[in-house]
Amino acid sequence: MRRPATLASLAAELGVSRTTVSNAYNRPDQLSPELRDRVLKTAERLGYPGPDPVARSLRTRKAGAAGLLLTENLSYAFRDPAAVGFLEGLALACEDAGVGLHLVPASPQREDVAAVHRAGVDGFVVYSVPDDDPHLAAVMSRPVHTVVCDQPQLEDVDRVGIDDGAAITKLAEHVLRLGHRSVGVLCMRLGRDRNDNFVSVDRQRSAHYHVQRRRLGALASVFESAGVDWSKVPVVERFDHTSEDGASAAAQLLDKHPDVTALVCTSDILAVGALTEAKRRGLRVPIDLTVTGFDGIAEADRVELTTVRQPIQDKGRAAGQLLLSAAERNGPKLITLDTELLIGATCGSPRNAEEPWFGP
Amino acid sequence: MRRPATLASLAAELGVSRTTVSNAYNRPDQLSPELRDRVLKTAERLGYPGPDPVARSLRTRKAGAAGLLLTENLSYAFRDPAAVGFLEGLALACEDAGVGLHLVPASPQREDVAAVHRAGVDGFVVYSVPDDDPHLAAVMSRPVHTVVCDQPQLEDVDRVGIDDGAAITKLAEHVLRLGHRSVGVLCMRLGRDRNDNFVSVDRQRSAHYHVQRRRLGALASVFESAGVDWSKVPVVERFDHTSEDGASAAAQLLDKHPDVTALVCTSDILAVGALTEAKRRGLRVPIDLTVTGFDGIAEADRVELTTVRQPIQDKGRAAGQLLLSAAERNGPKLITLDTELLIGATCGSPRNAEEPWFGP
DNA sequence: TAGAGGGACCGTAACGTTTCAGATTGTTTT
DNA sequence: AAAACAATCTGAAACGTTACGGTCCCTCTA
Repeated sequence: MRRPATLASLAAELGVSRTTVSNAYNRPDQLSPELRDRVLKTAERLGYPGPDPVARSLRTRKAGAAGLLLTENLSYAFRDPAAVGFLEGLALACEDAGVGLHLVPASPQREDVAAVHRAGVDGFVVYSVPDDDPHLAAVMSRPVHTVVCDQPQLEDVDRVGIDDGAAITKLAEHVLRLGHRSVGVLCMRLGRDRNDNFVSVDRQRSAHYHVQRRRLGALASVFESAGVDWSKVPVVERFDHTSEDGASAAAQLLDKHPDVTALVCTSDILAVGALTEAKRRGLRVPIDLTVTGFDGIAEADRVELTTVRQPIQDKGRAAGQLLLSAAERNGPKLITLDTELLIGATCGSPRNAEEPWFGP
Repeated sequence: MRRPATLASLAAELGVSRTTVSNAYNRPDQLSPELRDRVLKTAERLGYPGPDPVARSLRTRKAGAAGLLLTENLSYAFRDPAAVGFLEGLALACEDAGVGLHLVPASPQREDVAAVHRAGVDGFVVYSVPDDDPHLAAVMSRPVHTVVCDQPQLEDVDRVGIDDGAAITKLAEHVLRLGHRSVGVLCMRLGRDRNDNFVSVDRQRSAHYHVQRRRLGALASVFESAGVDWSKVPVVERFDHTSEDGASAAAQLLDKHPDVTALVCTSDILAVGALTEAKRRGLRVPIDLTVTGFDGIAEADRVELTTVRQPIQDKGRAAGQLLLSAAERNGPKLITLDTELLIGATCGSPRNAEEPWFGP
């Protein structure tokens, strides 16, 4: 018995068919308790660890796992509270269904798409990757069910998301109503190339991150409607997503445009950094500077940030449920979750308030 | 072509052998560029998505994934900062190696061990599960490499951990040196059964969570050495691990033993909760009450908790590297990481300080 | 006692791939 | 001109399992 025992060798040893051994493990009702017991006993004696999961997967065409594509250093996913929330929700759904969660190693730097092809999963959840990412293309080429999240509608693919445009519009209207006309924007990365700098309107329009493109687009149109020339609005981008980056982005923006009275950030993390930078400069929030975020993470609550709360955990769970539901597939399913404007303590009227947008 | 294309059908269509098609994907140097191109073109035409990962795994006996067993609601793993840190480190190691991270759905309630058997992975990392957990047994029965973390030494199994005893001893000596003799302890769950209550010395000794057993044991011996009767020291256990539970545990303990001057907690989360409860009661920390934690999470830093910092992220990474290193297997490998006593602002001398343990 | 019914088990055919030891060329070396 | 070589491609044998459609035999019913 040099080579590890297999179902076949076990069957041979017992003098029964492979089917019977298989049934001993998978369909106990298909054989007599005595025989089953004998099978299990012999298995233990021979050191047979039970049916090989990979061989079983090949035969049953079920891997018992959901794949998650992040296209970001995996470790980053655990550092960003929003990503953690999403993961939590997704894990919840997987757990309920009794399937594993397979995190695909897809660093943005490494163009190596092989990991996507190597993943033995029953489907993929794709969370916030740029629309031109080769990993995304690789996932789409796999013949398995896929759910995208915070992603533009792809042909015939399930999707979970929020109405980013509507959400940030409400926020912007709040800022406008307070009288701000001289605003700046901090946003997350817009493409796979690093651009820790001001962003042209062109780059905004052609951003490869759907969520960011959507939010910037909505901001542009609502501010334009209020008479603000969007092409004059400074927008600063950061590739990495930490509060330090938020702080440095705020610094970069305020250095060049000390006149802005409000900083609209496309994420809470960036906004928290902006708050830090404001304090460093001796700017009082919200008296001297208004700051807003997006997401509704715990930290935002702690600093009383005015922001948009999105049900990030529900998003993960919805994505998981969508993926795992054996629902009949007639057309792609779309789920749009609700958001909520959270008024904190970081917004106020600008010091030399202009005419309010709406009447008194 | 009703059924999805396979490597074989593609080979048939092309009039070449399966080997050649396989080589086109896996060993481009083994066939002429022209033929390879023809293969890939035809694959696209027939909608062949490339070699099936499961079939490949079966043949190569490599799944390209590391399993993680947590035996806790997966979602919990994303809520506890320590667990998140561990995951982050583990994910880092997996990413470096280009392998996936397969989170095994193993709720403590569900006794369903099948998920462990179903997981197509090359090895397991087991993080802080009770030593009598059936999931752990299931993992051990699988013929794959396993690394345990925060776990007692298992026969012939790699292990990553810290010296919990030494670490908490340093902490306890600090508390003793300040003069405390009347202490209470808050600890995490000691077994798979829920016991949100005081803990007998017996239950402490037979705790199934290695880390907790170790820490309590070390506390017992260091306090005994200092002349404290450990059997009189109140220890309160909490099954769930949130700061709310820490608060309620502190309340339960202080209600019954209002005389304690120091609360030693076996985790930062519990300690943070204890701080909240102390404040609620109008107890000034550290004047009226000394509180200590364990772990060194970010929140601990924020509240200036005196605690033991353990390199939680390194732990995850070390576990991953150990699992994935193809090192020759001569005897189990053991890695013990360093810890550091972090003096915060939550420790002081008791109001009616007794004779200090050490000289002046 | 014939026939129906059902429990227990079996044989064969996949599942889709990689691997290994050749076979077949055309090209160079001696 | 024979021998050696490299480049390219092939055939058959695994890898370990489960699905499917049986067979066999015993018991129950009428």
